[in-house]
Amino acid sequence: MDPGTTPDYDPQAFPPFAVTVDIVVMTIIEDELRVLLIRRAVPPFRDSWALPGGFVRPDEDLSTAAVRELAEETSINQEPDHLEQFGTYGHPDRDPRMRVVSVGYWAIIPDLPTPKGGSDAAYAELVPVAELEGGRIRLAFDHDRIVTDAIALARSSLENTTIATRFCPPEFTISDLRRVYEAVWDSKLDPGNFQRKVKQTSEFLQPLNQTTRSGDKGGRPAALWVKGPAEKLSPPLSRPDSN
Amino acid sequence: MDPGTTPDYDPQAFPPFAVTVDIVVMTIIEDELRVLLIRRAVPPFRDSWALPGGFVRPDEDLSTAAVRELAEETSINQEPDHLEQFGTYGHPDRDPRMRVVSVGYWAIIPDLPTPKGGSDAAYAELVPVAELEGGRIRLAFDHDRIVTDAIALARSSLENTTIATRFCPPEFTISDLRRVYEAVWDSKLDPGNFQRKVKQTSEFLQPLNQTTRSGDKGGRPAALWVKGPAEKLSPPLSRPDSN
DNA sequence: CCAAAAGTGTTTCCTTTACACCCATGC
DNA sequence: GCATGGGTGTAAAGGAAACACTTTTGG
Repeated sequence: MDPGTTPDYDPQAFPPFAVTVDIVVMTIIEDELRVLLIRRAVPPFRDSWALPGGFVRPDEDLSTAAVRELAEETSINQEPDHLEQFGTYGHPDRDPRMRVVSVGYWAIIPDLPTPKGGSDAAYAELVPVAELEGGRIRLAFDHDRIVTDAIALARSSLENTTIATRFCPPEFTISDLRRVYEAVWDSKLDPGNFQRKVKQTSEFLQPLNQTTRSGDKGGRPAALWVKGPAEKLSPPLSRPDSN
Repeated sequence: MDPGTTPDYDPQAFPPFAVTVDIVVMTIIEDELRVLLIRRAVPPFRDSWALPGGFVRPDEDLSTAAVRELAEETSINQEPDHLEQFGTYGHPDRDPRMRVVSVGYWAIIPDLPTPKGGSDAAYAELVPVAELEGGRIRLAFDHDRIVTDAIALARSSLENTTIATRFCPPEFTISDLRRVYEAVWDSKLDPGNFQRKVKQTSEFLQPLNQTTRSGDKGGRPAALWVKGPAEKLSPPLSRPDSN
Protein backbone atom coordinates (compact mmCIF):
# COMPACT_ATOMS: atom_id res chain seq x y z
CA MET A 1 0.00 0.00 0.00
CA ASP A 2 1.12 3.54 0.47
CA PRO A 3 3.48 4.90 3.09
CA GLY A 4 2.04 5.15 6.52
CA THR A 5 1.43 1.66 7.71
CA THR A 6 5.01 0.39 7.72
CA PRO A 7 6.85 3.00 9.74
CA ASP A 8 9.80 0.63 10.13
CA TYR A 9 10.97 1.45 6.64
CA ASP A 10 12.06 4.87 5.47
CA PRO A 11 12.31 5.15 1.71
CA GLN A 12 14.43 8.28 1.96
CA ALA A 13 17.20 6.30 3.62
CA PHE A 14 17.79 4.25 0.49
CA PRO A 15 18.94 5.04 -3.01
CA PRO A 16 15.94 6.29 -4.94
CA PHE A 17 14.06 4.54 -7.68
CA ALA A 18 13.95 5.94 -11.15
CA VAL A 19 10.66 5.49 -12.97
CA THR A 20 10.56 5.32 -16.74
CA VAL A 21 8.08 4.53 -19.45
CA ASP A 22 8.76 2.25 -22.42
CA ILE A 23 6.49 2.50 -25.41
CA VAL A 24 5.73 -0.21 -27.94
CA VAL A 25 4.41 1.55 -31.03
CA MET A 26 2.79 -0.76 -33.55
CA THR A 27 1.76 -0.17 -37.11
CA ILE A 28 1.16 -2.20 -40.22
CA ILE A 29 3.23 -1.68 -43.32
CA GLU A 30 3.06 -3.89 -46.37
CA ASP A 31 0.66 -6.20 -44.52
CA GLU A 32 3.24 -6.77 -41.80
CA LEU A 33 2.94 -5.87 -38.13
CA ARG A 34 5.88 -3.72 -37.12
CA VAL A 35 7.15 -2.08 -33.96
CA LEU A 36 9.08 1.13 -33.64
CA LEU A 37 12.63 0.67 -32.37
CA ILE A 38 15.52 3.04 -31.90
CA ARG A 39 19.25 2.49 -31.89
CA ARG A 40 20.85 3.39 -28.60
CA ALA A 41 23.45 6.13 -28.93
CA VAL A 42 25.09 5.71 -25.53
CA PRO A 43 26.08 2.83 -23.26
CA PRO A 44 24.96 0.51 -21.92
CA PHE A 45 23.76 -1.49 -24.89
CA ARG A 46 25.20 1.12 -27.21
CA ASP A 47 24.15 0.49 -30.84
CA SER A 48 21.60 -2.05 -29.69
CA TRP A 49 17.97 -1.83 -30.66
CA ALA A 50 15.70 -0.66 -27.87
CA LEU A 51 12.23 0.68 -27.25
CA PRO A 52 11.60 4.41 -27.18
CA GLY A 53 10.88 5.79 -23.74
CA GLY A 54 12.37 7.75 -20.92
CA PHE A 55 12.10 9.18 -17.46
CA VAL A 56 8.86 10.17 -15.88
CA ARG A 57 9.15 13.71 -14.60
CA PRO A 58 8.38 14.70 -11.03
CA ASP A 59 5.00 16.28 -11.71
CA GLU A 60 3.91 14.23 -14.64
CA ASP A 61 1.37 11.45 -14.90
CA LEU A 62 2.57 8.16 -16.33
CA SER A 63 0.45 8.35 -19.46
CA THR A 64 1.51 11.96 -19.98
CA ALA A 65 5.11 10.85 -19.86
CA ALA A 66 4.38 8.17 -22.44
CA VAL A 67 2.80 10.66 -24.82
CA ARG A 68 5.64 13.13 -24.32
CA GLU A 69 8.42 10.61 -24.80
CA LEU A 70 6.73 9.22 -27.85
CA ALA A 71 6.62 12.66 -29.41
CA GLU A 72 10.20 13.47 -28.38
CA GLU A 73 11.90 10.32 -29.57
CA THR A 74 9.86 9.70 -32.66
CA SER A 75 9.78 11.50 -35.95
CA ILE A 76 6.12 10.53 -36.26
CA ASN A 77 4.09 13.67 -36.01
CA GLN A 78 0.66 12.23 -35.34
CA GLU A 79 -0.68 11.31 -31.94
CA PRO A 80 -1.54 7.68 -31.38
CA ASP A 81 -5.27 6.92 -31.28
CA HIS A 82 -4.60 4.30 -28.73
CA LEU A 83 -2.22 4.35 -25.79
CA GLU A 84 -2.64 1.73 -23.12
CA GLN A 85 -0.61 0.57 -20.18
CA PHE A 86 0.06 -3.16 -20.19
CA GLY A 87 2.71 -4.01 -17.59
CA THR A 88 5.43 -2.80 -15.28
CA TYR A 89 8.93 -4.17 -15.17
CA GLY A 90 11.03 -3.72 -12.10
CA HIS A 91 13.54 -6.50 -11.68
CA PRO A 92 16.45 -5.13 -9.63
CA ASP A 93 19.03 -6.02 -12.29
CA ARG A 94 17.15 -4.91 -15.36
CA ASP A 95 19.30 -1.80 -15.67
CA PRO A 96 22.98 -2.23 -14.80
CA ARG A 97 23.40 1.33 -13.55
CA MET A 98 20.61 1.95 -11.12
CA ARG A 99 17.26 0.75 -9.90
CA VAL A 100 14.74 1.49 -12.63
CA VAL A 101 11.08 0.57 -12.65
CA SER A 102 9.59 0.92 -16.09
CA VAL A 103 5.94 1.13 -17.03
CA GLY A 104 5.12 -0.35 -20.44
CA TYR A 105 2.63 1.27 -22.82
CA TRP A 106 1.58 0.17 -26.23
CA ALA A 107 0.34 2.45 -28.95
CA ILE A 108 -1.09 2.19 -32.43
CA ILE A 109 -0.24 4.42 -35.34
CA PRO A 110 -2.59 4.00 -38.31
CA ASP A 111 -1.15 2.62 -41.47
CA LEU A 112 -0.33 5.48 -43.76
CA PRO A 113 -1.04 4.81 -47.44
CA THR A 114 2.40 6.29 -48.20
CA PRO A 115 4.97 4.87 -45.79
CA LYS A 116 7.48 7.63 -45.15
CA GLY A 117 10.69 7.03 -47.02
CA GLY A 118 13.59 6.68 -44.63
CA SER A 119 14.93 10.21 -44.31
CA ASP A 120 16.96 10.16 -41.12
CA ALA A 121 15.43 6.90 -40.00
CA ALA A 122 18.83 5.76 -38.94
CA TYR A 123 17.65 6.37 -35.41
CA ALA A 124 14.08 5.12 -35.49
CA GLU A 125 12.93 2.22 -37.58
CA LEU A 126 9.80 0.17 -37.96
CA VAL A 127 10.94 -3.41 -37.57
CA PRO A 128 8.70 -6.35 -38.54
CA VAL A 129 7.75 -8.41 -35.51
CA ALA A 130 8.73 -11.51 -37.47
CA GLU A 131 12.32 -10.33 -37.15
CA LEU A 132 11.96 -10.19 -33.39
CA GLU A 133 10.02 -13.41 -33.01
CA GLY A 134 12.49 -15.24 -35.20
CA GLY A 135 15.20 -14.28 -32.74
CA ARG A 136 17.13 -12.42 -35.42
CA ILE A 137 17.05 -9.16 -33.45
CA ARG A 138 17.81 -8.86 -29.77
CA LEU A 139 16.89 -5.78 -27.80
CA ALA A 140 18.59 -3.93 -24.96
CA PHE A 141 17.66 -4.44 -21.29
CA ASP A 142 14.57 -6.61 -20.87
CA HIS A 143 12.91 -5.04 -23.88
CA ASP A 144 12.56 -8.41 -25.60
CA ARG A 145 10.18 -9.48 -22.91
CA ILE A 146 8.36 -6.16 -22.92
CA VAL A 147 7.77 -6.34 -26.65
CA THR A 148 6.66 -9.96 -26.41
CA ASP A 149 4.11 -9.06 -23.76
CA ALA A 150 2.83 -6.12 -25.79
CA ILE A 151 2.41 -8.18 -28.93
CA ALA A 152 0.59 -10.92 -27.05
CA LEU A 153 -1.78 -8.35 -25.60
CA ALA A 154 -2.36 -6.74 -28.99
CA ARG A 155 -3.20 -10.10 -30.55
CA SER A 156 -5.66 -10.92 -27.85
CA SER A 157 -7.15 -7.42 -27.91
CA LEU A 158 -8.11 -7.92 -31.54
CA GLU A 159 -10.28 -10.82 -30.45
CA ASN A 160 -12.21 -8.97 -27.80
CA THR A 161 -12.17 -5.30 -28.73
CA THR A 162 -12.72 -3.10 -31.77
CA ILE A 163 -9.18 -1.84 -31.58
CA ALA A 164 -8.21 -3.18 -34.98
CA THR A 165 -9.89 -0.12 -36.47
CA ARG A 166 -7.14 2.00 -34.94
CA PHE A 167 -4.65 0.48 -37.36
CA CYS A 168 -6.76 1.83 -40.23
CA PRO A 169 -7.17 5.35 -41.58
CA PRO A 170 -10.43 7.07 -40.57
CA GLU A 171 -12.26 5.71 -43.60
CA PHE A 172 -11.54 2.15 -44.56
CA THR A 173 -12.95 -0.90 -46.27
CA ILE A 174 -13.81 -4.18 -44.64
CA SER A 175 -10.94 -5.78 -46.53
CA ASP A 176 -8.57 -3.21 -45.04
CA LEU A 177 -9.77 -4.27 -41.63
CA ARG A 178 -9.40 -7.93 -42.50
CA ARG A 179 -5.82 -7.37 -43.58
CA VAL A 180 -5.15 -5.82 -40.17
CA TYR A 181 -6.33 -9.00 -38.49
CA GLU A 182 -4.32 -11.12 -40.89
CA ALA A 183 -1.18 -9.09 -40.28
CA VAL A 184 -1.40 -9.04 -36.51
CA TRP A 185 -2.43 -12.68 -36.22
CA ASP A 186 -0.22 -13.82 -39.09
CA SER A 187 -2.96 -15.99 -40.52
CA LYS A 188 -5.49 -15.95 -43.31
CA LEU A 189 -9.18 -15.27 -42.74
CA ASP A 190 -12.10 -16.09 -45.01
CA PRO A 191 -13.13 -12.82 -46.68
CA GLY A 192 -16.81 -13.70 -46.85
CA ASN A 193 -17.20 -14.86 -43.29
CA PHE A 194 -15.18 -11.93 -42.01
CA GLN A 195 -17.43 -9.54 -43.84
CA ARG A 196 -20.60 -10.92 -42.33
CA LYS A 197 -19.09 -11.16 -38.90
CA VAL A 198 -18.04 -7.55 -38.55
CA LYS A 199 -21.22 -6.27 -40.18
CA GLN A 200 -23.51 -8.14 -37.84
CA THR A 201 -21.62 -6.96 -34.77
CA SER A 202 -23.66 -3.90 -33.93
CA GLU A 203 -21.84 -0.59 -33.44
CA PHE A 204 -18.54 -2.00 -34.70
CA LEU A 205 -18.63 -0.24 -38.06
CA GLN A 206 -20.73 2.60 -39.43
CA PRO A 207 -21.42 2.82 -43.17
CA LEU A 208 -20.43 5.89 -45.10
CA ASN A 209 -22.73 5.02 -48.05
CA GLN A 210 -19.82 5.93 -50.24
CA THR A 211 -19.27 2.92 -52.39
CA THR A 212 -16.03 4.60 -53.31
CA ARG A 213 -12.64 3.22 -54.20
CA SER A 214 -11.68 1.83 -57.54
CA GLY A 215 -9.17 -0.97 -57.54
CA ASP A 216 -5.78 -0.49 -59.05
CA LYS A 217 -5.90 -3.66 -61.05
CA GLY A 218 -9.50 -4.73 -61.14
CA GLY A 219 -12.03 -5.81 -58.60
CA ARG A 220 -15.35 -4.54 -57.41
CA PRO A 221 -15.24 -1.19 -55.56
CA ALA A 222 -15.61 -1.56 -51.83
CA ALA A 223 -17.88 0.28 -49.44
CA LEU A 224 -16.25 2.69 -47.02
CA TRP A 225 -16.80 2.55 -43.27
CA VAL A 226 -15.80 4.44 -40.17
CA LYS A 227 -15.29 3.13 -36.66
CA GLY A 228 -18.47 2.79 -34.64
CA PRO A 229 -18.94 3.59 -30.96
CA ALA A 230 -18.45 0.03 -29.69
CA GLU A 231 -15.21 -0.74 -27.88
CA LYS A 232 -15.83 -4.35 -26.87
CA LEU A 233 -16.58 -7.23 -29.19
CA SER A 234 -19.08 -9.75 -27.94
CA PRO A 235 -19.07 -12.42 -29.00
CA PRO A 236 -15.35 -12.22 -29.71
CA LEU A 237 -13.80 -12.62 -33.11
CA SER A 238 -11.96 -15.85 -32.53
CA ARG A 239 -8.49 -16.37 -33.84
CA PRO A 240 -7.76 -19.54 -35.82
CA ASP A 241 -5.40 -22.16 -34.33
CA SER A 242 -5.48 -20.47 -30.94
CA ASN A 243 -7.18 -23.51 -29.46
CA MET B 1 13.07 3.38 -22.59
CA ASP B 2 15.79 3.31 -20.09
CA PRO B 3 18.23 6.02 -19.17
CA GLY B 4 20.82 6.76 -21.78
CA THR B 5 19.05 8.29 -24.72
CA THR B 6 17.83 11.47 -23.09
CA PRO B 7 20.94 12.94 -21.52
CA ASP B 8 19.17 16.28 -21.06
CA TYR B 9 17.38 14.94 -18.00
CA ASP B 10 19.13 13.85 -14.84
CA PRO B 11 16.89 11.88 -12.51
CA GLN B 12 19.26 12.39 -9.61
CA ALA B 13 18.63 16.12 -9.70
CA PHE B 14 14.98 15.68 -8.73
CA PRO B 15 13.21 14.37 -5.68
CA PRO B 16 13.11 10.61 -5.95
CA PHE B 17 10.17 8.38 -6.62
CA ALA B 18 8.97 5.91 -4.07
CA VAL B 19 7.71 2.63 -5.50
CA THR B 20 5.12 0.61 -3.62
CA VAL B 21 2.94 -2.39 -4.21
CA ASP B 22 -0.76 -2.58 -3.38
CA ILE B 23 -2.36 -5.98 -3.13
CA VAL B 24 -5.98 -6.85 -3.72
CA VAL B 25 -6.59 -10.16 -1.98
CA MET B 26 -9.84 -11.84 -2.93
CA THR B 27 -11.67 -14.72 -1.37
CA ILE B 28 -15.19 -16.05 -1.20
CA ILE B 29 -17.00 -16.33 2.12
CA GLU B 30 -20.66 -17.21 2.41
CA ASP B 31 -20.98 -17.16 -1.37
CA GLU B 32 -19.81 -13.56 -1.46
CA LEU B 33 -16.71 -12.18 -3.12
CA ARG B 34 -14.67 -10.25 -0.59
CA VAL B 35 -11.46 -8.25 -0.58
CA LEU B 36 -8.99 -7.87 2.23
CA LEU B 37 -8.78 -4.33 3.62
CA ILE B 38 -6.94 -2.82 6.53
CA ARG B 39 -7.63 0.21 8.65
CA ARG B 40 -4.93 2.82 8.43
CA ALA B 41 -3.29 3.56 11.77
CA VAL B 42 -1.49 6.75 10.77
CA PRO B 43 -2.25 9.82 8.68
CA PRO B 44 -3.01 10.59 5.99
CA PHE B 45 -6.38 8.87 5.72
CA ARG B 46 -6.05 7.72 9.30
CA ASP B 47 -8.81 5.24 10.22
CA SER B 48 -9.79 4.90 6.59
CA TRP B 49 -9.97 1.56 4.86
CA ALA B 50 -7.08 0.88 2.52
CA LEU B 51 -5.38 -1.90 0.64
CA PRO B 52 -2.50 -3.80 2.18
CA GLY B 53 0.84 -3.03 0.59
CA GLY B 54 4.07 -1.18 1.12
CA PHE B 55 7.42 -0.08 -0.17
CA VAL B 56 9.48 -2.08 -2.60
CA ARG B 57 12.95 -2.52 -1.19
CA PRO B 58 16.08 -1.58 -3.10
CA ASP B 59 17.10 -5.10 -4.11
CA GLU B 60 13.72 -6.70 -4.32
CA ASP B 61 11.66 -7.69 -7.32
CA LEU B 62 8.15 -6.27 -7.54
CA SER B 63 6.43 -9.62 -7.14
CA THR B 64 8.70 -10.48 -4.24
CA ALA B 65 7.67 -7.28 -2.54
CA ALA B 66 4.02 -8.15 -3.07
CA VAL B 67 4.47 -11.59 -1.48
CA ARG B 68 6.41 -10.14 1.43
CA GLU B 69 3.99 -7.32 2.15
CA LEU B 70 1.06 -9.66 1.96
CA ALA B 71 2.64 -11.91 4.57
CA GLU B 72 3.63 -8.97 6.77
CA GLU B 73 0.36 -7.11 6.83
CA THR B 74 -1.98 -10.04 6.84
CA SER B 75 -2.79 -12.55 9.50
CA ILE B 76 -3.43 -15.07 6.76
CA ASN B 77 -0.76 -17.73 7.02
CA GLN B 78 -1.15 -19.40 3.63
CA GLU B 79 0.53 -18.24 0.45
CA PRO B 80 -1.77 -17.20 -2.36
CA ASP B 81 -1.95 -19.67 -5.25
CA HIS B 82 -2.29 -16.80 -7.61
CA LEU B 83 -0.53 -13.45 -7.60
CA GLU B 84 -0.71 -11.36 -10.72
CA GLN B 85 0.17 -7.81 -11.61
CA PHE B 86 -2.69 -5.85 -13.16
CA GLY B 87 -1.82 -2.17 -13.29
CA THR B 88 0.38 0.64 -12.11
CA TYR B 89 -0.86 3.87 -10.61
CA GLY B 90 1.32 6.94 -10.65
CA HIS B 91 -0.71 10.12 -10.71
CA PRO B 92 1.45 12.88 -9.18
CA ASP B 93 -1.16 13.73 -6.55
CA ARG B 94 -2.19 10.24 -5.53
CA ASP B 95 -0.22 10.52 -2.28
CA PRO B 96 -0.27 13.94 -0.59
CA ARG B 97 3.19 13.54 0.91
CA MET B 98 5.48 12.49 -1.89
CA ARG B 99 5.62 11.07 -5.36
CA VAL B 100 4.61 7.44 -5.14
CA VAL B 101 4.18 5.03 -8.01
CA SER B 102 2.32 1.93 -6.95
CA VAL B 103 2.14 -1.40 -8.73
CA GLY B 104 -1.13 -3.26 -8.23
CA TYR B 105 -1.28 -7.02 -7.72
CA TRP B 106 -4.26 -9.22 -7.15
CA ALA B 107 -4.23 -12.48 -5.27
CA ILE B 108 -6.60 -15.30 -4.47
CA ILE B 109 -6.90 -17.07 -1.15
CA PRO B 110 -8.97 -20.25 -1.31
CA ASP B 111 -12.22 -20.29 0.55
CA LEU B 112 -11.68 -22.07 3.82
CA PRO B 113 -14.58 -24.30 4.91
CA THR B 114 -14.26 -22.72 8.37
CA PRO B 115 -13.95 -18.95 8.00
CA LYS B 116 -11.65 -17.79 10.75
CA GLY B 117 -13.58 -16.11 13.53
CA GLY B 118 -12.49 -12.51 13.97
CA SER B 119 -9.80 -12.65 16.62
CA ASP B 120 -7.89 -9.44 16.25
CA ALA B 121 -9.40 -8.69 12.89
CA ALA B 122 -9.74 -5.09 13.94
CA TYR B 123 -6.84 -4.42 11.61
CA ALA B 124 -7.62 -6.64 8.65
CA GLU B 125 -11.07 -7.49 7.46
CA LEU B 126 -12.61 -9.26 4.50
CA VAL B 127 -15.11 -6.80 3.11
CA PRO B 128 -17.78 -7.87 0.59
CA VAL B 129 -17.27 -6.19 -2.76
CA ALA B 130 -20.96 -5.30 -2.74
CA GLU B 131 -20.14 -2.87 0.06
CA LEU B 132 -17.54 -1.22 -2.11
CA GLU B 133 -19.56 -1.23 -5.31
CA GLY B 134 -22.57 0.18 -3.49
CA GLY B 135 -20.44 3.16 -2.54
CA ARG B 136 -20.95 2.49 1.13
CA ILE B 137 -17.23 2.20 1.79
CA ARG B 138 -14.63 4.61 0.49
CA LEU B 139 -10.95 3.78 0.49
CA ALA B 140 -7.85 5.85 1.07
CA PHE B 141 -5.76 7.30 -1.75
CA ASP B 142 -6.86 6.03 -5.16
CA HIS B 143 -7.51 2.58 -3.80
CA ASP B 144 -11.15 2.68 -4.93
CA ARG B 145 -9.99 2.75 -8.49
CA ILE B 146 -7.36 0.09 -7.90
CA VAL B 147 -9.91 -2.28 -6.38
CA THR B 148 -12.37 -1.57 -9.16
CA ASP B 149 -9.75 -2.44 -11.76
CA ALA B 150 -8.78 -5.63 -9.95
CA ILE B 151 -12.36 -6.83 -9.66
CA ALA B 152 -13.03 -6.12 -13.31
CA LEU B 153 -9.96 -8.14 -14.24
CA ALA B 154 -10.93 -11.00 -11.95
CA ARG B 155 -14.41 -11.16 -13.47
CA SER B 156 -13.06 -11.26 -16.95
CA SER B 157 -10.36 -13.78 -16.02
CA LEU B 158 -13.03 -16.24 -14.97
CA GLU B 159 -14.32 -16.17 -18.52
CA ASN B 160 -11.05 -16.94 -20.20
CA THR B 161 -8.91 -18.82 -17.71
CA THR B 162 -9.21 -21.69 -15.25
CA ILE B 163 -8.41 -19.40 -12.37
CA ALA B 164 -11.74 -19.96 -10.63
CA THR B 165 -10.28 -23.21 -9.28
CA ARG B 166 -7.91 -21.13 -7.17
CA PHE B 167 -10.83 -19.94 -5.08
CA CYS B 168 -11.54 -23.57 -4.19
CA PRO B 169 -9.74 -25.94 -1.84
CA PRO B 170 -7.52 -28.54 -3.57
CA GLU B 171 -10.41 -31.00 -3.85
CA PHE B 172 -13.75 -29.58 -4.77
CA THR B 173 -17.05 -30.38 -6.43
CA ILE B 174 -18.37 -28.90 -9.63
CA SER B 175 -21.03 -27.13 -7.61
CA ASP B 176 -18.33 -25.53 -5.50
CA LEU B 177 -16.80 -24.23 -8.69
CA ARG B 178 -20.14 -23.00 -9.94
CA ARG B 179 -20.70 -21.09 -6.74
CA VAL B 180 -17.35 -19.37 -7.29
CA TYR B 181 -18.54 -18.16 -10.66
CA GLU B 182 -21.85 -17.09 -9.22
CA ALA B 183 -20.20 -15.18 -6.38
CA VAL B 184 -17.66 -13.37 -8.54
CA TRP B 185 -20.11 -12.58 -11.31
CA ASP B 186 -23.02 -12.00 -8.96
CA SER B 187 -25.37 -14.00 -11.16
CA LYS B 188 -26.99 -17.41 -11.29
CA LEU B 189 -25.81 -20.15 -13.63
CA ASP B 190 -27.68 -23.23 -14.75
CA PRO B 191 -26.24 -26.15 -12.75
CA GLY B 192 -26.71 -28.72 -15.49
CA ASN B 193 -25.22 -26.69 -18.29
CA PHE B 194 -22.34 -25.58 -16.11
CA GLN B 195 -21.56 -29.17 -15.29
CA ARG B 196 -21.37 -30.22 -18.90
CA LYS B 197 -19.43 -27.16 -19.92
CA VAL B 198 -16.56 -27.57 -17.47
CA LYS B 199 -16.42 -31.32 -17.97
CA GLN B 200 -16.11 -31.12 -21.72
CA THR B 201 -13.36 -28.52 -21.52
CA SER B 202 -10.35 -30.78 -21.65
CA GLU B 203 -7.69 -30.41 -18.93
CA PHE B 204 -9.83 -28.05 -16.86
CA LEU B 205 -10.71 -30.59 -14.17
CA GLN B 206 -9.32 -34.00 -13.26
CA PRO B 207 -11.55 -36.58 -11.59
CA LEU B 208 -10.61 -38.06 -8.26
CA ASN B 209 -13.00 -41.01 -8.64
CA GLN B 210 -13.96 -40.35 -5.08
CA THR B 211 -17.69 -39.91 -5.18
CA THR B 212 -17.24 -38.54 -1.72
CA ARG B 213 -19.18 -35.93 0.24
CA SER B 214 -22.44 -36.47 1.97
CA GLY B 215 -24.78 -33.52 2.04
CA ASP B 216 -25.64 -31.88 5.31
CA LYS B 217 -29.34 -31.84 4.60
CA GLY B 218 -29.91 -34.22 1.76
CA GLY B 219 -28.90 -34.36 -1.85
CA ARG B 220 -26.88 -36.73 -3.94
CA PRO B 221 -23.17 -36.95 -3.05
CA ALA B 222 -21.00 -35.08 -5.52
CA ALA B 223 -17.88 -36.23 -7.29
CA LEU B 224 -14.60 -34.66 -6.24
CA TRP B 225 -12.19 -33.03 -8.68
CA VAL B 226 -8.81 -31.36 -8.68
CA LYS B 227 -7.53 -28.60 -10.94
CA GLY B 228 -6.21 -29.81 -14.28
CA PRO B 229 -3.15 -28.52 -16.12
CA ALA B 230 -5.04 -26.11 -18.41
CA GLU B 231 -4.68 -22.40 -17.69
CA LYS B 232 -6.69 -20.96 -20.58
CA LEU B 233 -10.30 -21.65 -21.37
CA SER B 234 -11.19 -21.92 -25.03
CA PRO B 235 -13.89 -21.45 -25.87
CA PRO B 236 -14.48 -19.08 -22.98
CA LEU B 237 -17.14 -19.56 -20.35
CA SER B 238 -19.32 -16.62 -21.24
CA ARG B 239 -20.86 -14.51 -18.54
CA PRO B 240 -24.59 -13.78 -18.73
CA ASP B 241 -25.75 -10.21 -19.39
CA SER B 242 -22.25 -9.15 -20.38
CA ASN B 243 -23.48 -8.42 -23.90
C1' DC C 1 -13.84 -11.95 -72.83
C1' DC C 2 -10.88 -12.80 -68.42
C1' DA C 3 -8.83 -11.65 -63.92
C1' DA C 4 -9.49 -9.77 -59.54
C1' DA C 5 -11.57 -8.21 -55.53
C1' DA C 6 -16.21 -7.33 -53.02
C1' DG C 7 -20.00 -9.22 -51.25
C1' DT C 8 -24.06 -12.82 -50.65
C1' DG C 9 -26.17 -17.58 -50.20
C1' DT C 10 -26.20 -21.97 -48.46
C1' DT C 11 -25.16 -26.03 -46.13
C1' DT C 12 -23.08 -28.40 -42.31
C1' DC C 13 -21.57 -28.54 -37.88
C1' DC C 14 -21.00 -27.28 -33.31
C1' DT C 15 -22.11 -24.65 -29.09
C1' DT C 16 -25.28 -22.63 -26.22
C1' DT C 17 -29.69 -22.44 -23.84
C1' DA C 18 -33.72 -23.85 -21.59
C1' DC C 19 -35.75 -27.16 -19.14
C1' DA C 20 -37.41 -31.87 -18.32
C1' DC C 21 -36.00 -35.69 -16.05
C1' DC C 22 -33.41 -39.22 -13.38
C1' DC C 23 -30.05 -40.35 -9.33
C1' DA C 24 -28.59 -40.66 -4.57
C1' DT C 25 -28.69 -39.09 -0.27
C1' DG C 26 -30.94 -37.16 4.71
C1' DC C 27 -35.00 -36.98 7.27
C1' DG D 1 -42.56 -41.14 1.34
C1' DC D 2 -40.54 -36.14 0.50
C1' DA D 3 -37.08 -32.56 0.05
C1' DT D 4 -32.59 -31.44 -1.65
C1' DG D 5 -28.94 -31.08 -4.42
C1' DG D 6 -26.03 -33.83 -8.19
C1' DG D 7 -26.03 -35.09 -12.71
C1' DT D 8 -27.92 -36.49 -17.67
C1' DG D 9 -31.09 -36.09 -21.90
C1' DT D 10 -32.92 -33.56 -25.37
C1' DA D 11 -34.67 -30.41 -28.55
C1' DA D 12 -34.60 -25.67 -30.36
C1' DA D 13 -31.91 -21.71 -31.56
C1' DG D 14 -27.89 -19.41 -32.84
C1' DG D 15 -23.18 -18.74 -34.44
C1' DA D 16 -19.01 -20.46 -36.99
C1' DA D 17 -16.66 -22.77 -41.02
C1' DA D 18 -16.35 -24.07 -45.65
C1' DC D 19 -17.20 -22.90 -50.09
C1' DA D 20 -20.10 -22.00 -54.20
C1' DC D 21 -21.73 -18.21 -56.41
C1' DT D 22 -22.94 -13.41 -57.88
C1' DT D 23 -21.49 -8.43 -58.50
C1' DT D 24 -18.59 -4.80 -60.25
C1' DT D 25 -14.64 -3.05 -61.63
C1' DG D 26 -9.82 -2.91 -64.88
C1' DG D 27 -7.60 -4.61 -68.82
